[in-house]
Amino acid sequence: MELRHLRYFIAVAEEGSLTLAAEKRLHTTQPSLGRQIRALEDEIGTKLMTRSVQGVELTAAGKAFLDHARLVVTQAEAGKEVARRAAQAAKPSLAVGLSLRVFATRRHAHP
Amino acid sequence: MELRHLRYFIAVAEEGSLTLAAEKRLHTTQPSLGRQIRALEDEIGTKLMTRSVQGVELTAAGKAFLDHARLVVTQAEAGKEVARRAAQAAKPSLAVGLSLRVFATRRHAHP
DNA sequence: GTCGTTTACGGGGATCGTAATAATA
DNA sequence: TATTATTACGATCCCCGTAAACGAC
Repeated sequence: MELRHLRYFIAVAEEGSLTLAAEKRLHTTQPSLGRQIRALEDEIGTKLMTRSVQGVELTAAGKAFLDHARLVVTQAEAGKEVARRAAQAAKPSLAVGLSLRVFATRRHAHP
Repeated sequence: MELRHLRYFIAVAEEGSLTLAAEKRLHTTQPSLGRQIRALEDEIGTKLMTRSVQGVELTAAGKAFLDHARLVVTQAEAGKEVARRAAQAAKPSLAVGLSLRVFATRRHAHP
């Protein structure tokens, strides 16, 4: 299981359709997305959604998993942001001074 | 960024060495692990650890990121477990009956 | 010279996209 | 018949493992 699987699953759950999620949200194709969802279900060991002509609908397991999936993806992004802030906090004065110099020169160099 | 990167990063942080983490924990090789860590650092945009002959040591950003990484991996596993339980809960009578039988017999079998 | 990380390179596996198939309303 | 998901099939891309190189003690 990778974060990609969770992102895909969230998109499908919110769109209610593999086709829509693939084309509108994920910029990929139905078969690819269907395979990823199937792989996720295989690893977990249970169906997360029921397929039909109208699209897909989450099972009880799928609904339970969706909450965790959202949390995981959100916290992964938060972790990146925290690391970036921590890195900036380590060298505060230099970074600020440099930014000011760059902005000042670009105004002249870009007519 | 994928869960694999986080699992690798956690292992390296806890072992304090790419070599040890690769061989003992992840059953892979140094170069592969080094590439993954580098890719993670590139995406975040900052160094997470300093390399030296003694091994590796986390930077401030790395320490901050480690907490989130552990949380993310843990909750991803928790999500799987929750989904499995939800799937079992959908067919309750059989599972409950089985659990009671098991507990009842263990009291006699374990003096 | 030894230990640990990085770079180079070739091979293998997983994923992707297109096209065809199945199923249902 | 129209819409949706699945299966089949090549091709491509990413990742891995081996081998060589670099750096620091």
